[in-house]
Amino acid sequence: MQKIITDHFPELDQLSETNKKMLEDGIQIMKAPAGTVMFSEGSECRGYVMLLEGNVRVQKTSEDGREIVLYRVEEGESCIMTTTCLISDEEYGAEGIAETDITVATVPPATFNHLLGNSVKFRNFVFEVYAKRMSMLMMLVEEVVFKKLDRRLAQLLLDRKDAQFEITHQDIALELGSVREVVSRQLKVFERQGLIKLGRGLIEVHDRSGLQAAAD
Amino acid sequence: MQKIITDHFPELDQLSETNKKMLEDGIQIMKAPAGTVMFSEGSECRGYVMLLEGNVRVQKTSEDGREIVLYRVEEGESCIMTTTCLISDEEYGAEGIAETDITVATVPPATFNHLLGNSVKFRNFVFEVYAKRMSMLMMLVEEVVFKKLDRRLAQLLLDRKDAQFEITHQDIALELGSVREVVSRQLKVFERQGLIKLGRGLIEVHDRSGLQAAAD
DNA sequence: TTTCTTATGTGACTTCCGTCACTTATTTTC
DNA sequence: GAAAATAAGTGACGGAAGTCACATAAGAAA
Repeated sequence: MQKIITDHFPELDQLSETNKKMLEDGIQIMKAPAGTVMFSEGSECRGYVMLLEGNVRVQKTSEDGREIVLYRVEEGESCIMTTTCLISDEEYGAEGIAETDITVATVPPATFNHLLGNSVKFRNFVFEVYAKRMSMLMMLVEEVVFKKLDRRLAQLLLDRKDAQFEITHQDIALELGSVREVVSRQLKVFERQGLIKLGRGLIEVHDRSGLQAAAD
Repeated sequence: MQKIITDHFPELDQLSETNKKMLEDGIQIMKAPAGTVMFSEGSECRGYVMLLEGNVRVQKTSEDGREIVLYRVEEGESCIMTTTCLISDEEYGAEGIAETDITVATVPPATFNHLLGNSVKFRNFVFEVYAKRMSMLMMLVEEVVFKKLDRRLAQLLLDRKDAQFEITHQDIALELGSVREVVSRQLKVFERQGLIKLGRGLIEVHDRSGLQAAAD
């Protein structure tokens, strides 16, 4: 038996052998290059999508072209957007874009429904992804409403665990739903405070605890 | 057989007789007065909660006391917050408060799980509530990030379908995650434009299409 | 009626943040 | 290596919205 799914989704290793087999046998593996639009307003979907490799950015775009990232689907997670349109016919206006080259496993609707009905574990897995997204979205609302940009920016820098990473000010702005100039200025402030060091398309984090203080 | 649930949740009338009976027999009906805190940070729950009468406001409070309403659970809907903590153990930091006197039906965990496994209709019902909340939260993020307060305020006034209704400026501010003074000022602008008429704790909508224009 | 409480009106000020308009570096590409 | 594209730095400005400080005003309670 293949072990594609359980290799990437350890939680699902607890499924019964029958259910695991059904899942592994039913899935269809697909690869897509970075930049692929996985879903956008009014797209349809043909199965339950689980992300094996890479990550997908889910974002909203405003009328005047500004963007904000709602959340990211990481390796080992499933895409609730496609789940949603699989189960209900709720409309949504978000866009999903592969940030890296990705590999996804698609579970056919019939298999998905069968597993939902027959496996408590699988059901819980699906629900947990939903629950997690809900919490994240609620946190996002809170941050966006109550927190100033400097704090959100500091948090964003901390969320990248690495001591240095490549990103443009423009991309940070899109991520936060702001504009480049504001981000550039605030980054410069952090640099003058010795928290980070700026390069072209590159940020080095020098003082994590200082950034943490700025985020709180 | 009782028909408490199906009277309030028409979608669930399509369940098989067996499942309907199980649902109706298992539920426990409870009433609570307006103002009751249904859940808050770190509260536990003992079942799947369905709202028969009244409505519950779900909100987030910031460190400095400002609030924003995330969404409302209306009559005929279920509370995904309690569902979430029933299924996963995801932490959440939102608070649910009864805005009116309410009547809720609580489905015991065992019944809930049984129905999830045995009824596609019931499962879809549960998922659809989730999907709906997700969309609403995503829309809220979009509004909060990209829309100015005047537009959100106009929309709030339109969302109250009535030509006049009782609400204080303070409550509107909490609803939008803003402060009273800002709301008062903008309401005055609308009044000067002839769109509304202000009274003490009262707003009369005079020109819905004008408000609609202000919201777009 | 008087007094309290709650709701609203407003001016003055500040700060954050988005917009515009350029400039100055780096890289790429021809 | 010159030209073009991309990234970043910055000053100037304006408007939106939060803060502070009172002034009314309308009900409720005593």
